[in-house]
Amino acid sequence: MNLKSLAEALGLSQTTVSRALNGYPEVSEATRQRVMEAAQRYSYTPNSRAKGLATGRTMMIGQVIPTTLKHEMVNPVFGDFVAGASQALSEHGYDMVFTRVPDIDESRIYREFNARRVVDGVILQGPAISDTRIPLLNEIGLPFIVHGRSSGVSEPYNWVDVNNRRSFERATQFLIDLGHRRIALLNGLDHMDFAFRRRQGYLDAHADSAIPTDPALMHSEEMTEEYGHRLAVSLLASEDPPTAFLCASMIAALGVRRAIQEAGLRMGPDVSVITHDDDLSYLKNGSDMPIFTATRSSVRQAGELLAESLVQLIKDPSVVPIQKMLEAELVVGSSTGPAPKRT
Amino acid sequence: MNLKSLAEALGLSQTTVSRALNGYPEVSEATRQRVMEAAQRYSYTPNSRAKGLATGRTMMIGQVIPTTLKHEMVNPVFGDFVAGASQALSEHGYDMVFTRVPDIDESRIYREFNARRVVDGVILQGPAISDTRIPLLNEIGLPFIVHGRSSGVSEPYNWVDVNNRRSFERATQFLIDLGHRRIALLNGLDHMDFAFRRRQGYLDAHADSAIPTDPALMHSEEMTEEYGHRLAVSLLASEDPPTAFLCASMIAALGVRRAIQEAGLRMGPDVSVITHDDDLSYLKNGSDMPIFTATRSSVRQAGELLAESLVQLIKDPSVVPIQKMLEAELVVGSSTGPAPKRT
DNA sequence: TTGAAAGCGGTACCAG
DNA sequence: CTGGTACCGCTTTCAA
Repeated sequence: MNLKSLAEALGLSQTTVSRALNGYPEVSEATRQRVMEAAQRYSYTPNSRAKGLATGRTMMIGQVIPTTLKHEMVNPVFGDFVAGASQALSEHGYDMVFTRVPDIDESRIYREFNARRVVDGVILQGPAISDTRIPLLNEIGLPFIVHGRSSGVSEPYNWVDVNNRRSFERATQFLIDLGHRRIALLNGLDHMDFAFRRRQGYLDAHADSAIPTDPALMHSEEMTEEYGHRLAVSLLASEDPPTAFLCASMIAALGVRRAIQEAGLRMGPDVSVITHDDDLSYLKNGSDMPIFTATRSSVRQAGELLAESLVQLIKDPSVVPIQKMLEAELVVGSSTGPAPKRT
Repeated sequence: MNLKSLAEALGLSQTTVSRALNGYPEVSEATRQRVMEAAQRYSYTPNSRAKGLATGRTMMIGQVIPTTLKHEMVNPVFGDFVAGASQALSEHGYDMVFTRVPDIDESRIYREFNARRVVDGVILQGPAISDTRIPLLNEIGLPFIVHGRSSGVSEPYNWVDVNNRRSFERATQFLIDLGHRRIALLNGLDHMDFAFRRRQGYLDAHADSAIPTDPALMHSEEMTEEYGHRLAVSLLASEDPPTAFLCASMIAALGVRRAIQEAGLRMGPDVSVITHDDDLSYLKNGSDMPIFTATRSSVRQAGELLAESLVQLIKDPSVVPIQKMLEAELVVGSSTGPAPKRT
C-alpha cells in the first residue's frame, strides 16, 4: 500500500493524504480522521527512501568503522555505547547505520555520505590526538559529534567525552595515597586521544606528589587480554616490579589479573589493580576497598547524551558547539590495597 | 554532481551514462571510457536512495534490537559479532542498520521493513527457544538469517550458530574427568535458545557419567558481573559448595573470579572456572591446565559467516536452507584444576 | 549504440 | 481546505 493507492481508495488527492498524515494544519479535522483511520486499516507505511529523496532527510545516523582499527569494535564497551546511542536515536525516529571502510578511504566516505545524502549526521569514534576527520567534516558541513576529543584540533567541534584525564589522575592519586610508588600504566594505543589524556592524568598525579615516573612502567597497545597478560607477566618478573596496575580497559585487566594469579600473588594485598571501563557498581556497598573506575554504564550514558545532542544539532545546526563532559564514578571493590612492604 | 549534470557535461543522455557506469554491454567502449573518466573527475557518486527507489534494492541489512532485552547489547561479544558481520557485508557493498524498538512492536517493524523496502535482509539476534519472529519473517518473505537457533520452531529457516551444547558438554566432561562432582552452571536467561542448549550440554555430560545434578547449582539470569559475583558468593558459602564454575559469559565470570578471590580461595587449585565467550587463545602455548571455551574470535567468525550467507541468500533466495555450525576452540589456561579433596 | 520518457513513492509549491 | 503538477535522482523499457 502506497500513498497513491491510499489516496485513490479514499477518493482524495495524494497531496491531501500526505498533508493529513504529516500533521499539516491546512487539512480539515474530518478528512484527517478519515485518512488516519484508512492508513491504519490498510496498514500504510511511507517508503522512507522515497520520503528521503523528496525531503533531503534520511533519518539515519552514520558510524564509520575503519577496517584496520579493530580497536573500537572489540572493545566491550562499544556495545554499551551503541545501546545508549541507538536508544536515544530511536526515540527521535533515527536509525543507526554502520559502514566499514578501509581507513585510508575514510575521508572519501564522509564526502560520499554528504554527497549522496545517505545520512543526516555522523558519530565519530575513537578520535586521534590530532584527528584529520574533524576539519574534513567541518569543511563538508555534515553534522557530527565526536565521542571523545581531539587535543590537536584547534577549530571548534562538537563532542561528548568522559573525563579521562581526571579519572586517571584520581585513580593514580588514590594508589599513591595508599603508598604505591611503582604504578604500571597499561594504556591504549598511543595516537588515540583518550590514551593521551589518560596518560596525562597519570603523569599529573605523579607530578603533584613529586613521584618520579618510570618509562618502563608505561605502556601503550591495543587493549587485548593478551596484552595485559604479557605485560603483567614481564613486569612482575622484573627486578623492580610494580605494586599496582592501572588498566585502561576491563579486557586488558583480565589478562593482568590472570598473570597476578599465575605468579602466586593475591590481588589486593600483594598487587593492586584498578580498571577503567569496567562495571563494578554492584560492589558499591559490598566490599572493603575503594576502586576508581569509569563504569560501563557511564559509557552507555555517553551514548545517549551524544545521540541526543546530535539530533539537536541536526535540527538546528546554528547551535553553539556542544561540549559535554561526563565524570566517572567512584566505586568500592576488593582488588586494591595498600602498597605491600618490600623486603 | 548527479547523473543529470554529469550527462549534460558529457553531452550524453542520462541513460547512456547510467549504462556505462553500471557496466551494461550495449555501450561502446569509447563512450564508457569517457564516462568513467568524467565520473572520476567530477567525483560523481550515485545517490543510493534514488537508486534504491528505482531498483527496489537498498544495500542495507537490518538488525532490530528489542528495547527491553538489554541482554545482547551489553554482551561484550556483541561488538565482535558486529565487527565480523559488517566486515563481510561491506565487502559486498552492504551497510548495516540498527533499529531499536519496543519489543512488543518487533513484529510490526519487520512488516514495515518489508513494506517500505528499507532493508534487503535481516539478522536475527538472540532467538528464544520458540521464537515467533521466525515464522513471521518466513511469512513476510524478507530474507533473514538467525544467529543461533530456535529449537521450538519446526519450519525451515537459515541459521549460523556456535555449537553451544557441545561446548558445554565438553567443558563439563572435562571438569568431571578432573574429579569435579559439584559443578555450578551460571547460564544466561532461561527462555533463550542458546541457554537451553548450554544447559543440555551440561546435563548430557552429567548423565553420561551418571553423576546427579543439583538444581541448586544451576542458575539462569542476565549475564552481568553482579550476577556472577552474587551467585558465587552465595554458592561458596553454602554447606556443600561447588568445586567448579561453568560460566556462559566472560562478564559473569569476572564476578565469579572476584568472589573466589574475596573468599580467600585460589582459582585453579581451590575452585575451577571455565568461561564461554572469552578470548583465551593467547594462552594456548603458555600455561599449565587446559580450559575449554568458545573464544570471542569465534563469535567474530560467526558474524562473518552469517553475513556472507545472508548476502548469498539475498542474491538467490531459492538456495537450500543455510545451516552452519561452528565448533568452539579448546585452549589452555590456569584457572582450572583437579577437584580439591574435601575435608 | 544511443536517447526519450515513464515510473519508483513521496513532498511542496501554486492555484483554486 | 483541496487538488494539480513539477521534482528528488536513478533505472528501464521501447524506439530510433
